[in-house]
Amino acid sequence: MQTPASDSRAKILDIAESLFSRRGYAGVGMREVALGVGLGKSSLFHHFPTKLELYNEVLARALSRLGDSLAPALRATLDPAARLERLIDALVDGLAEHPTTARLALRSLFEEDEVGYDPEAPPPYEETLRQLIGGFQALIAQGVEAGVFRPVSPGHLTQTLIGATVYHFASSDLGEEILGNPIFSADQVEERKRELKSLVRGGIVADTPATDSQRAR
Amino acid sequence: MQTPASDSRAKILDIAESLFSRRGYAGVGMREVALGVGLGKSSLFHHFPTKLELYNEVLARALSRLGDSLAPALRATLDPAARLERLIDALVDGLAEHPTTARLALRSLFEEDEVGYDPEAPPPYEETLRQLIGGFQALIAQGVEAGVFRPVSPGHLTQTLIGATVYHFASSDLGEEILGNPIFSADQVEERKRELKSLVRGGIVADTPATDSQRAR
DNA sequence: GAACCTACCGACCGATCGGTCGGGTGTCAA
DNA sequence: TTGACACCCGACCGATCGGTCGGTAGGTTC
Repeated sequence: MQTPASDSRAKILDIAESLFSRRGYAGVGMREVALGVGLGKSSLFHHFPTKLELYNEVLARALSRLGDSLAPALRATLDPAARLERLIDALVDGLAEHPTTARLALRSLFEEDEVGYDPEAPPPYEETLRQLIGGFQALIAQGVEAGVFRPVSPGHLTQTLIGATVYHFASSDLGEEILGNPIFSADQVEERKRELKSLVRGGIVADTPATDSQRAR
Repeated sequence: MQTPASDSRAKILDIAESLFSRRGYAGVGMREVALGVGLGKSSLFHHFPTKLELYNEVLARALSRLGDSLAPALRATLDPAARLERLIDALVDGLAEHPTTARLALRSLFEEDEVGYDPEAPPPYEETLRQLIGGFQALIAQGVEAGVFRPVSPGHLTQTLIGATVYHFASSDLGEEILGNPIFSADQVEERKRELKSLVRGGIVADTPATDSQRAR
């Protein structure tokens, strides 16, 4: 309950996060996690009843962390165009903060059945995920309805933005090789924001008057 | 050597492809593959020496299949803008053809170390992958240099396009829920092409005179 | 009919999987 | 002093992992 107690627990979550993000649920063993933490394997089961619950908690923590960095942008009272740009900034920043986040998010988005979930018992982090996506989609739909966006499909554009951000920060050495620079370096992160926003600005926003909300946060 | 021989081999590849695409390398056992094929487990090792070689062959086949559908678009003698649109059409079609392709490609792009590859022995499909990506990047760089594209970063735009296509067709039920329609249905595939090309057309191409290469192929 | 080949199989191997169990140690409250 | 509890451990469990082995059935070739 006290500090040293939750110390081990947090460390387990940290190690497990880094391992799961790289090799997925099935690719990581509890022995490996324990070794990384510096505990005996059986001690892990003192903090987490099963491997699956450990995995769920890792994902839930990562996704809610990501959600926290998006919340201000989603709540901001700006016109849809400015809010979308700010959302992109926040998403890129959120994904760039921990190299594990994008990979975990990507896994949660396309792996649903790597882990054998009971069809009637959706994973506990799914609600968080659904809210994040819903926020994107609502914002886009709003912008389209207001006429400030071209009449795009909110669903498709949401998919595009997720793919363009989450995939980018999840891609491995090979993706890094494409850019020629380390993906997570500060200037490449900034460049990523610029590229995405310029793509959106030229392709989505209806009128050209530069909505100058460049610096968000 | 004769027809009935390669019959089993192809069936193994098919079953393994569908399983690996859903649950990844570590999440699939040879027993499960054998059961799906309708053979004994030990018979698999008659056709493929190890699990890893089976996996590599599955990936190589899927990626070269994808490469084949992109090749005409990459070789076409058109201006960069028209060629890029045609490439998007081909990529979307190629990914939509088999539901397994996008997931396998995505895994190959961000999982590199799910399988424990010898650092000095890159997986045999990597070359194929590198060529596909290189084709994209070269085309974009060419367009930028010719001034027909805005001065985007070829690396970043490549990442964006891969994310926007591969991720989209790899996303599971949850991604499907976003659109409200089945991702692989013919009209949703067409819509995907339209959305992506309109995004590119508005955001990448420098001048607005409609480069009307709508129908490629 | 002997020799050889491909395709397939069940039985088995050592290793590792997730998870359990009994017990040890330290801390804190009664 | 005596629980009670959190934390941790090594030893162990049945199940499953990738992979091997010896052998069988059928088809060709000489």
